[in-house]
Amino acid sequence: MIVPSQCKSKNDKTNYVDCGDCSMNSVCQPVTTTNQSIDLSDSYLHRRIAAKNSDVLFTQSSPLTNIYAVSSGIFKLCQQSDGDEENIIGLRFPGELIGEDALYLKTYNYTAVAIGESSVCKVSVDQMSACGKLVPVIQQNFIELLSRQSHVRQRNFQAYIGKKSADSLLAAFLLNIIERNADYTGCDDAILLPLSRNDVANFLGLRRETLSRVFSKFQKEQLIQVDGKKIQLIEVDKLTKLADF
Amino acid sequence: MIVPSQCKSKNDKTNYVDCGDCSMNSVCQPVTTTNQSIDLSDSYLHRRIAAKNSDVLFTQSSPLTNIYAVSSGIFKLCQQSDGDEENIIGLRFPGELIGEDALYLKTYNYTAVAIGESSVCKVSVDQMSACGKLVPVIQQNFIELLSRQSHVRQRNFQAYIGKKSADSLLAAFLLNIIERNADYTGCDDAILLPLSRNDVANFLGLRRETLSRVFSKFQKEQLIQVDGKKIQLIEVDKLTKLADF
DNA sequence: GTAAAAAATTGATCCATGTCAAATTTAAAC
DNA sequence: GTTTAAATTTGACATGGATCAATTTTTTAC
Repeated sequence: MIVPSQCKSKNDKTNYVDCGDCSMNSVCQPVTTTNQSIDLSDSYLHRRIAAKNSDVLFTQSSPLTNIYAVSSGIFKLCQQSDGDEENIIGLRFPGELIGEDALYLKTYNYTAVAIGESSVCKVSVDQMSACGKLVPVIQQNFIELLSRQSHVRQRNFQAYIGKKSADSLLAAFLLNIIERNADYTGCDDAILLPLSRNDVANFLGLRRETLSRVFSKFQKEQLIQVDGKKIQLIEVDKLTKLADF
Repeated sequence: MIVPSQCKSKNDKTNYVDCGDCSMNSVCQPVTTTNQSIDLSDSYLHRRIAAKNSDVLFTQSSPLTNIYAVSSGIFKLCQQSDGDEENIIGLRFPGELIGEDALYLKTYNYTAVAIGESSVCKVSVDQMSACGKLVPVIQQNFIELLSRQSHVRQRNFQAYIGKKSADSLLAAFLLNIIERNADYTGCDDAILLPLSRNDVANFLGLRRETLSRVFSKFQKEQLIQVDGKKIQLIEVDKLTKLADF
């Protein structure tokens, strides 16, 4: 386990998600009690902690301590299956939460790994809970956070359930990640994806050869344009139809 | 839209999920203010409302008013795709929530339909919110509810993402629904599934013919035993291996 | 920059699932 | 109970993705 070190200051938003678009936003605002001007959020919140490629936020089965919001980069969520192979069971983009699904059982049920240079904001669950008992608005904010996340999860589930063909899976994947990334990048038709084809195929349940063929086909048909790690959507309408199957 | 009528009394638990196992439990407990013995939960909670086959709780795109917990039976969550066909994008079993993912956008994004004789408990979002402002413990309870639901959603997502073979999809489906139903029925290796093969196939993204073949194969290999609507698991270990692919 | 390793692509073949059609079983209407 | 309709199962064939192998491209190490 690598403990990421504190990075740039709270006010430096270069290359980071705009805090207004972050899932953590509701619990990230300054909270002051009626009489005092101390910002309570500082006591449970660590902002913008750097993580480099392959850094691990937490491992599967370890006890819940913090929940995270991605502020830049991408994280993959992995599970070890009985064999030796790793299964990627989720991706998280800037503004999205990691680990909040462990609140119920108090145990993380996947390993969270940084892909490329990334960073997170970290909330100590115990400390926020303690503050929440003193200041009800913190609880209200937390409800907003969980409500939003419920919506995000529903959308992700819908994006993939019932889809089997390689074409519709890749189309759904590209539309999904580019939409999720749009707030961060300001760009709604392209993404710089520092994720190997292997990982994408793993996530979608396809073979890398099959995924490669679909990528090639989509390019040949001028639906997308691939340049190294950059993927640009050309025919969004056609991709949307493919994704809907 | 059919408005379900009130059914059996609050204390009649025959054929209903044990309230202790319900996702709604945390917001369903009697809540009293310090000085008064009025149960606030009665003001935002309607318990055990009957719904018959095909009854609709709410429709896609309508504004959020209530969230529900299934107390008996099964509900399917459907979306209309651009064509005329309906897509089943989720199922809800006793003890599970319906509609809470609409809290963020205040709009339901699927239609919830009862399968067979079912019933729900209903929470008025506005009224609970109003009570929560008066009594902080209601907010705390609501956080517990959302936390648990986040965990349930994560598990559901994991159950299907990255799976493509018909065998592993059906195995994952059977294990998933029987586990989710176990608290209700007390039985962890069988289920009475009043859901057509068509609906199951739709949900899993398989053709009904393919699903039928896999059902036949599982029976021939003595992995399961099917008797009308009743499905019994025989070889749970083998099914688990299949589900993990 | 070059060599070695890793990742990605392409081709050929096989198998699982989709598709279309028909038969059988189950449920509904009377 | 009988008739009719609906749901489910089974068969034959076509197709899409998996598998195995080889090649090309990209990345890493020095």
